[in-house]
Amino acid sequence: MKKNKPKYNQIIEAAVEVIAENGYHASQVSKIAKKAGVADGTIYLYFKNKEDILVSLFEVKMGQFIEQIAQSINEKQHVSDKLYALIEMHFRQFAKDHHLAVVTQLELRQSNSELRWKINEVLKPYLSEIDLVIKEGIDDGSFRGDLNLPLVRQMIFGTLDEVVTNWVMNEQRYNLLAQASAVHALIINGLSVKE
Amino acid sequence: MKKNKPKYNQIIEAAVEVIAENGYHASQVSKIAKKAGVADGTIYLYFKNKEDILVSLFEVKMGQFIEQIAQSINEKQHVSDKLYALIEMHFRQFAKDHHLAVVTQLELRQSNSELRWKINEVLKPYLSEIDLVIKEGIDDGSFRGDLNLPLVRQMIFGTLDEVVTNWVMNEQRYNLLAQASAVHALIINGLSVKE
Amino acid sequence: MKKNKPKYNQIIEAAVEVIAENGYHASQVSKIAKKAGVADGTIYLYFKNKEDILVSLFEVKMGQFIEQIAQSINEKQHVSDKLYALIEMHFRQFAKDHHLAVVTQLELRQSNSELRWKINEVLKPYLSEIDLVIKEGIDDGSFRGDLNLPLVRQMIFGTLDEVVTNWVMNEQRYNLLAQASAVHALIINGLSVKE
Amino acid sequence: MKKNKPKYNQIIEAAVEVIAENGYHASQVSKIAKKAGVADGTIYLYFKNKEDILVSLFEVKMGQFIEQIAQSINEKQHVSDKLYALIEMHFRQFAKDHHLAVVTQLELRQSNSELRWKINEVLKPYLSEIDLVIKEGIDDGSFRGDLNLPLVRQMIFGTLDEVVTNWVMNEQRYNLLAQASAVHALIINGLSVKE
DNA sequence: GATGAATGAGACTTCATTCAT
DNA sequence: TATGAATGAAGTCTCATTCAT
Repeated sequence: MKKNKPKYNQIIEAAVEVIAENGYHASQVSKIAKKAGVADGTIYLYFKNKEDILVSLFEVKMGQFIEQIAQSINEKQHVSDKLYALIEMHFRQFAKDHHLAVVTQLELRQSNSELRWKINEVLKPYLSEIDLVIKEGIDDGSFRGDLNLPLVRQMIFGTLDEVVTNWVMNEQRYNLLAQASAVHALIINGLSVKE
Repeated sequence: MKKNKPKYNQIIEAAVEVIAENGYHASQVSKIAKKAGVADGTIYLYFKNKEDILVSLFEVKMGQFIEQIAQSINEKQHVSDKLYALIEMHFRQFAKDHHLAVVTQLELRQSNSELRWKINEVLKPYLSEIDLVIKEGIDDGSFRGDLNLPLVRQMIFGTLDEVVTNWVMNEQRYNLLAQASAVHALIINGLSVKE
Repeated sequence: MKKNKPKYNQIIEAAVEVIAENGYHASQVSKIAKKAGVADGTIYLYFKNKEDILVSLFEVKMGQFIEQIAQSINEKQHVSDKLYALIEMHFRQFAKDHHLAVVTQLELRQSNSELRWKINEVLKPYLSEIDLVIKEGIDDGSFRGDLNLPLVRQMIFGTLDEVVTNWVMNEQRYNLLAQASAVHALIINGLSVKE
Repeated sequence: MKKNKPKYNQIIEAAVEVIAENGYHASQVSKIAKKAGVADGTIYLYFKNKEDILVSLFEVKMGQFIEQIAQSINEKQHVSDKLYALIEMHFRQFAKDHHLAVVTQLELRQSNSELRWKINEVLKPYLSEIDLVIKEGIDDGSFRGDLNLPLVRQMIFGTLDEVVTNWVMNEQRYNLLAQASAVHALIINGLSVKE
């Protein structure tokens, strides 16, 4: 399997660095090859084309990302803790890997619609994780029974995504992780005053 | 003032249509000129360069967009109604103008970082509108006093943006406007069960 | 006759200034029109096209230039003095009008071959003046009888032209006029030691 | 080193031909590529941009040109013979390569000021060769001691340049080489009658 | 005569991908 | 496997000229 070959990962890592440093449009295949220490042509022994590098990059990185989150969720008993774990790990991973944060929040969004469709596919398992938490909360009575599942998922993902993007666009000048509990409270309680 | 000249608006409208139909990267200046019914060179009498068309497009359309929302908010007395008006008008306007929805939610995000910075500038008045509503809610006791203003703004905007993007990516197959009240409830109450 | 109309000369003078200040390739018709204080279209009431402005500019300016030299020559009796007058007036006029020097020595040479042919036509009366002096010198025994007329003319014109071009390219940092007598000596006597 | 690669020279030669045949402004990169038998993009593996082709062309060709002249001068003992060799080789080389003559005397002068500055740099070694001959003549008493070196250089170069340009503009209808001895005599003796 | 908004042809350069070695 | 020289399609913008007013 190609993915075990060292050059495959070399190229993926090189792509993340090159895109984070140069931006999406200035990241030519030749630049990625150079950073990876291989010839331009070698790229095409491991990837179908440039888009395939990007999709693979997203697959690999997001696979790990989601894996971490799923694991973190599974360690918790209560739904509220699970939701917190999800938020915390989402932030924690981007806080730890600034390159990845820049690439996923800013640069990869400059890709064309076709690539963004594939990226959405990669995100599906993450969205399913979110769904599981919501469903569990509804089932055990922690969350209201009348919640519209896709909508809640969109609220949660949209919020996390926007918070991370803001952090990235502000050049990561503040502590992203410190926001986790406030975001958690907001999602659980909304804006209104509780009795 | 240039903006009163008919060709200026002709070109803006043509750009929205061309980008919505062909996608960002396949929208050559010559295509926009043709759709607008002017010569290629005429574009450059009204816009500095291609990017300037896109920024201007966003400025004009978002200016109207925000204006509509602000007006709608001002007609309401209570904060909860204002927030609802904001959500409803956000959805209503994209539901009414599918071309614009595609352009703002998908195509314009493919632009380079410089353009995205300018787009962010255009969005600022909208974010200020959101802030005003939140502040009012806090002041009159409708919302909790310990809310983190930027975070709440990010939650609201992130949620609306994600909901609209999902609707666009699903080819607008369902009624976006119908989601307004559920989204409103979610933002006000969060996920938890109220006493 | 067009040439008596004030705008004709306004445009010529504007062209000299614009070309001297901006260089040949950055001298758009619109820039010349603006400097002349007329509308772009007005240019075409007085000149057939852009090339016609340049040729006319050269005709007018060189006509005056040659006229001055011819007059100066005619005031002299002896051939050697006539040659000196020619050299001196050639230098004097460029020294007096730096704009014109830049335009004729540098900028107008960037024109295409067709225009340069026409410019050569304009120069012919000047070359004839040179010829007259040489012929007179041969006839009265001041100059050798075996001189090849076109060659001598080319030497004289080539030398003057190169001296002026060097002065212009050195940003006119030295006194061009002061070179006249040395140039005159060089042309009359050559390099060799006289007995 | 790039200059040893065959395509480098192929492109240079093609450029000389294309410019000589079509004129400077009608010499598109695509035309040069076609004549050189390479793809358009290949040009940019060997040259930074179009101007770089022209500068390199001039460097290579003038390098050889000057080399030939320097060699020819060195074979002579007496200063007068050296000056003759310089003139003779100057003419001989252009007479042998009509394309090059057209390109250097007419077409390359249409380039913008920046390029012409670079061209002047390339010419400097040639001007130095001329200087050496003049100095030697002054030192050994063949030439007058009061000669102004830069002025003499300008006279010699200006004369040769003008003679060649005239020959080119007359479509090379006469024997350029045959002029060498008359030009030599003119430079050495000037116009005056020697005792 | 005078205006100036509109026209539209034309070319340099980049970069993803290939293929002979 | 690995290389990297070569390919060639494709698009933005300028500016001389026109013509309706």
